[in-house]
Amino acid sequence: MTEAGLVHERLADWYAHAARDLPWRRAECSPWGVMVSEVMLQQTPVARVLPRWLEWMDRWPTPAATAAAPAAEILTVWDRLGYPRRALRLQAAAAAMVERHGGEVPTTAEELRDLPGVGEYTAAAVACFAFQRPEVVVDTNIRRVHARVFSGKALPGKTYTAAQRQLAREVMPATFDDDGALACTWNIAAMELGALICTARAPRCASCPVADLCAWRLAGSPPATEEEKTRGQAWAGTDRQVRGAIMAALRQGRPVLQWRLLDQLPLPEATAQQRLRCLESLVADGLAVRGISTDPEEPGETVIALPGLLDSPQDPSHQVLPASPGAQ
DNA sequence: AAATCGGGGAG
DNA sequence: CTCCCAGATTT
Repeated sequence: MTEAGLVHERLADWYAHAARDLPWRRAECSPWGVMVSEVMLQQTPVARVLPRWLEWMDRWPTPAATAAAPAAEILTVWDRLGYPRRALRLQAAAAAMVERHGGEVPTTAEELRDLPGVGEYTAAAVACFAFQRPEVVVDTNIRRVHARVFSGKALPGKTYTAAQRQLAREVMPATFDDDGALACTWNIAAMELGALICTARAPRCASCPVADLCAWRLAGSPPATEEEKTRGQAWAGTDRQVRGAIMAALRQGRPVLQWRLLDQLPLPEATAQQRLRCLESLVADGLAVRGISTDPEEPGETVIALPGLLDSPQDPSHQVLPASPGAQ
């Protein structure tokens, strides 16, 4: 296997001049800013996160501010980043920080891991990038870089295996407990290499600082096996597409009559059964709320809205429907 | 280990 | 058109 020491030096030098200037990487960025960026970046490219992160941090620059925001606004600012449950979990994580951590982002991976929406990757990333702790950070980019540089494979495969986790530990630079700088540089540099050079589709090996050390190149750049390829998730016709269309309609901001909402989805192929099933799942997830219209024009009609929009002083025309699972 | 959960830009 | 992106949670 390729020795890690020289790779550390090469990547650190490369990162020093090639790194993108992202706002959540700046020294003045708060731990909360790092936390917000990591959650937004889960399965979502940097280019699409940037504008949403800037608006979020402008409106809710602290966990306390985020925890106090109406859920409807949280989901509206999240916009079309995808997987909107992430937005609610980020708010729930903010609330947990207010309750259990004095309104501060916890500093250890163990504490971070206990927050809603924070898994192995995000806990390690926040601990490392916000608090300079020498955690082993492994995302999809780093898995791919490790697979190529150290294991000589084209792609790492779909699942994060125990062997890959062990490899990630082994190739970490030696660090002292009181100084995670080396580890942080290694993590962020490997991630950046995967994002800019060692890409999944068409790697730019001509510009790679470790091309001459890469086990995959030295093996002749063999193509990915069928096992290694990640088959893309289907999209057209899925519940995810229908749920997305419902959320897009609700993001317009006003409560909508349920029959009209489901009837006017721009998805001709979706059956009435699927539309209703998806709406139920969104309500179950807390992403939508059902209520009863008190509007004289259509009294008693079922209405749907983003959470927190019903029964407000600004809009007395609708009431929240008391929990009744069978309601339609 | 496998399914589910968004959305859009790049190839 | 297909692929893939700083994953987490549930089954």
